Amino acid sequence: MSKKRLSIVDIANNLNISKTTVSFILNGRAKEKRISTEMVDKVLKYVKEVGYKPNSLAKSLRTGKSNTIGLIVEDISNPFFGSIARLIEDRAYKNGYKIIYCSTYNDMQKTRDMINMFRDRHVDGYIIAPPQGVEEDIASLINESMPVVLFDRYLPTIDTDYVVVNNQFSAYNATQYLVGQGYKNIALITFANDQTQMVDRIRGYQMALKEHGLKQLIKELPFAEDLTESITAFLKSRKGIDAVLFGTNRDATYGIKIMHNLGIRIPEDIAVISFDDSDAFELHSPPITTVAQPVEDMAEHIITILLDKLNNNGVGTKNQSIVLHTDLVVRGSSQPVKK
Amino acid sequence: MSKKRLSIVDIANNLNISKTTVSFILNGRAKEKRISTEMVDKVLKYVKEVGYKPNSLAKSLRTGKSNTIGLIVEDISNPFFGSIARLIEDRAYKNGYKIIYCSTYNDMQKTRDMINMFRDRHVDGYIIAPPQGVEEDIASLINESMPVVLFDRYLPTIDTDYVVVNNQFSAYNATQYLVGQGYKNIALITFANDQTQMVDRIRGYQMALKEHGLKQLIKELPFAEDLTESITAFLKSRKGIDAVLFGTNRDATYGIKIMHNLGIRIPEDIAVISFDDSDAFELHSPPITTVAQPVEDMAEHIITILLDKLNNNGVGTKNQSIVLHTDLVVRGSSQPVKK
DNA sequence: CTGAAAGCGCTAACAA
DNA sequence: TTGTTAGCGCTTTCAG
Repeated sequence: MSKKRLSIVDIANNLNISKTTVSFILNGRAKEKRISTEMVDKVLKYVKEVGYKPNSLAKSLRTGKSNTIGLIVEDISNPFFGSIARLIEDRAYKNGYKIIYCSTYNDMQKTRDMINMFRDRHVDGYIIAPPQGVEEDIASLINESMPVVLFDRYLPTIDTDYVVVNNQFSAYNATQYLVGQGYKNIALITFANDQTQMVDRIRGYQMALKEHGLKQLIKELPFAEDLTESITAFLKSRKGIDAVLFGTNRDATYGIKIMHNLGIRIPEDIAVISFDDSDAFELHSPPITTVAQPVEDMAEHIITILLDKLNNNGVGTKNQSIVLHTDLVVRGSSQPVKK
Repeated sequence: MSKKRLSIVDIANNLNISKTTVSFILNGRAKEKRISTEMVDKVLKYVKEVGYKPNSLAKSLRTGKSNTIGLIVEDISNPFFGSIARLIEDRAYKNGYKIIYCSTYNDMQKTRDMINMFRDRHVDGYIIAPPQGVEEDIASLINESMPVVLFDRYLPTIDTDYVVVNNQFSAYNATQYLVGQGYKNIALITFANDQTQMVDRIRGYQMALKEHGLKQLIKELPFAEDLTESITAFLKSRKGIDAVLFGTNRDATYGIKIMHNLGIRIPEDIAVISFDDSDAFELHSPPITTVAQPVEDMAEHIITILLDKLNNNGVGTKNQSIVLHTDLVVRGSSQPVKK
């Protein structure tokens, strides 16, 4: 049972032909090389029979292609990234690509290490939700004409493909909506970093408030494992708040838990809107209004662009910036203020 | 900038030494081979300077090791699997292993394809939450003395390591708890398959009811993308139910949504307990009582066992079956019946 | 202490 | 139409 794996040489020997012939047949170049149909059939039959599998490592070494895509997300256990990963994986496999993945937790050093590891492993292309500080590494990837697609956020100083959503408008729109519902003291609670999606969300929030002459109230969360303390402190100290927009699902999940603990009622005491939709928000009582990102579309665009580059060898294809639109999913957590 | 990558030969040539020496030094076998310290320093310095990275493909081809672990879960976008994946990934990377992963959606054929792909890619070990019907493939992996660790469920006919929880007792205990709270008409709604974890959960539920002479009411959900219809039909048709135990977080998520739609109040009309804890359940009003699996411990055990086998080359290590215990996290969804 | 050389399994130019 | 052969970059035995 535990036979040694056969190589192309073994099968050539057993059939008394050359390994070149086998190689050509296996790679579907029989026609091109005008190999006789009988030969082809014989080889194919034998290969099936003995269950021969080519050694993809050797193939990769020779061809320089690994048929692997490196997927770098922020946190695979976050449903937003999990869903995207799942969809990308599916499409990739259907096109003969495997996925190697990792989570960065927005850690620049870890991300750089991972990029290097992936480079080491000769991945054919990269899909990255980049933290700040990896511009150089990504630039050098691109320099080596590696296909790189960024998503969720992009790097302003790097010219490459990316797929994001219209974060600024989305935040603007969500805030406008809260104002329209009668809220006057709208806070933004969000993880603070310089990533484009965050900057844009903050800007959108600010624009909406400015438009109505309302006061801004931004709580920038620290880079921390646990956000309980900082959010609790904020919510306790600011008694006037009547609505909160959360910058990410993670922030909101913490925030809502804390509101429960503090006995803050949603939306009677504080209305809530979060970025990123999820079951948790839909199930909540009252259900949470969210800015839903079009996860399927994002994944679809990301993988399509990447496969395109992979197939065209990156030649002649212009970089694309895809900006998708979100949906404001209105639910009970943002009901009109009752007088 | 876009220099060709240097190989070990290049660096040997540039230093006027043999590539063997370089290889030995790079692999930390300088001492063993009694290579002069100056030589070592010189090489190391040069390597650092030019940023040489060994070609891991070539290395793998030669050594037969790929330093890659294949991770096969049911659905990476499910928080339960996502969390485990995240933890495993972390430990794996710290030990020099990369992860290749895929989701099976319990599809036997897809799983078999994936196992073959992984085998192709020469992964060094497998971590699998196996669906039914892949026994043969896994057996043949083990036959080739590949380290394989199963988790979440195991295959009764296969002798290999696995990490699971005490599903039967957990379901028994949760059901007992509901009985103790005064519920008399307790249904079990669960995805129906023959996987061990499901069989055990059903059995536990049955034992508890039998013990109290209560009637069993099991709704086996079909293998379907959307569970709305079947759960809705069940909940509508069985007016007597006063409590439900859900077999998985997915089932419960659907179930709770549907209860909302049907105007069923939790726990006044129907009490709820679900397997697998998550933010969604904690945030829900009332928060959902859950059977929480020790995700960290599971991941820890899984990766520890695998790394162990990997290091010992699988020799001399007995297979281990680790059965971890769950926590019944009591929350508002299972409050005592009010008379 | 260091080097020459074989070979992992495959592809593809070149020959026949 | 098929076969010969030279590597891809690395490890490792065996000889110096």
